Amino acid sequence: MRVTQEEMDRHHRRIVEGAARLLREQGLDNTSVSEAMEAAGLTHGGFYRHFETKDALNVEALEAAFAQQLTLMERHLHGKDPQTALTQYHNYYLSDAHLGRPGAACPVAMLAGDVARATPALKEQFGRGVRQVIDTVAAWEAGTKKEREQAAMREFALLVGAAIIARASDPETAKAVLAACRPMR
Amino acid sequence: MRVTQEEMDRHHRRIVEGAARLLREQGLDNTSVSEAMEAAGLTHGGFYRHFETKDALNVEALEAAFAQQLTLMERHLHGKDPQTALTQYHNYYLSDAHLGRPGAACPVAMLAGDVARATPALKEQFGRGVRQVIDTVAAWEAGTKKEREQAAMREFALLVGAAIIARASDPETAKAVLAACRPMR
DNA sequence: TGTACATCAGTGAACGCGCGTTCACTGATGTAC
DNA sequence: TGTACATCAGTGAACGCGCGTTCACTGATGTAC
Repeated sequence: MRVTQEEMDRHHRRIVEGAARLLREQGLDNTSVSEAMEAAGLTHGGFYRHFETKDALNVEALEAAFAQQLTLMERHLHGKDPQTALTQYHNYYLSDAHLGRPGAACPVAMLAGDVARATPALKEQFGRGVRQVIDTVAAWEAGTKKEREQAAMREFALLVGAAIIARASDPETAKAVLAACRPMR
Repeated sequence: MRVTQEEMDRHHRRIVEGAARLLREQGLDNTSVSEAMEAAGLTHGGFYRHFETKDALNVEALEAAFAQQLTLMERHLHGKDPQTALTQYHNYYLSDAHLGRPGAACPVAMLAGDVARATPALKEQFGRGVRQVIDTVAAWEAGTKKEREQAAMREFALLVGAAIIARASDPETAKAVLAACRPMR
């Protein structure tokens, strides 16, 4: 039966937040509309009162995942000198505390492979998220604006590459790659 | 009707080589048994005379993709001084000539995201492939064996991260990330 | 070397299953008076 | 503020579809004599 506008908004947010977790845990193709609705305590039939297509949910969920990640990053980096902040973030990114909880982890490491074969709309949302992450990291780098941005992209690409290779490999190889990519000294 | 052992072996190789291309182009979940058989000029029904499960094909196809990539790498690096060889490989990896032809590209960049959620058997094959690639790159790095290996892992992780982020982003963001990750000077 | 027969690679129909999406229905919400 | 009614969020059955896998069948291959 019909619910209040307020409750509908709450449902919408719960679907999106649940999907933001499920997508990172299971990937785009292995997360069904039914699962996303169940995670919000609803049934699949009502899905299309909230989203035009499954892809529209994917876009909103990806946006939510990036927002979550940016909040987390700012909490991690807050109030530290640049060198320490970057080193700690680098170590955190490659840690089991981060990579062992895919549902709350960086959407770039968890979903880049899936998004590469997804719709333009989703790629645009992904690009927006990446640029926000880069900007946040760049704020802690040294040099001109362009130098900081490029340094951030290089550092972030290293982290993402190491994380994705590790997640796709057997445990032994994963461990070696993560160790090699941690900051020196 | 039954075919000669020789022809069956030829069919097997054609299925695996076709799958090695299709998997990189379309991903693990978006490539069906029927498609793989069609690409080899056969029909889906005979699949289980060649492979116990779809996953068994994935493992063989991934192995083939890595073998292909290693051959390509050695051709690229052959007969150059270490510094030039690495710089050229680095540039090639992030070029459109490489990333614009997914079916023949590096399986790490094309499939890592998918393999992260696949079976242990596939992850082991992936890990084996990664170690082979790392060993090949390491041969051109400087320092002790361990230093060379770690440098290779860091460089390769950067390449893979940049390639995957670019492929998942809108064209503008992709271009910026690839440019930032190319070797300096 | 020739013959009889068992083997089995490949075919195409069929299986159960889960997917994204649609739909008739329910009944509380929101609105017009 | 109270009443009558239109709206529409949510439900659960149903849709067509493609998937991985199975199976009865065909007929050339490989083997035993």
